Amino acid sequence: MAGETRLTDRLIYEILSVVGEIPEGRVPSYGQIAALIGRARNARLVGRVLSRAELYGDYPCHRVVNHAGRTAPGFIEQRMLLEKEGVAFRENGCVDMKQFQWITD
DNA sequence: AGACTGACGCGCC
DNA sequence: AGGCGCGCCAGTC
Repeated sequence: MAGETRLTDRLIYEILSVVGEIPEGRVPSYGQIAALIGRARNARLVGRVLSRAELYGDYPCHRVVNHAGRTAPGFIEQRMLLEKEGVAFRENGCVDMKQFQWITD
């Protein structure tokens, strides 16, 4: 790709690279991924990219939740996929971030 | 150009 | 603990 003039092309590459590194049974938040690519304030952009991630290839985007552990709206199989990896959900329908957050630091 | 939108986050209450 | 408001920022109208 010679002339990616759009900032988002690079964002997409960096975000998906990080997503591809998420270990099984771990759940980073959008904000953590944003921080890992040096854009701590762009959590919303991470969500935007992931909402269309299936267009770019096969990535474990089901492992990404928000800071509260809530799964993505409109992504029904996300919970099932996570539970299949051993991620447990709380009564309120959120992932127990204390226990499964990828980067606890 | 200006306003609205959204798979978000954090401080407050 | 859960809900509300405001700040972010690229994309869309």
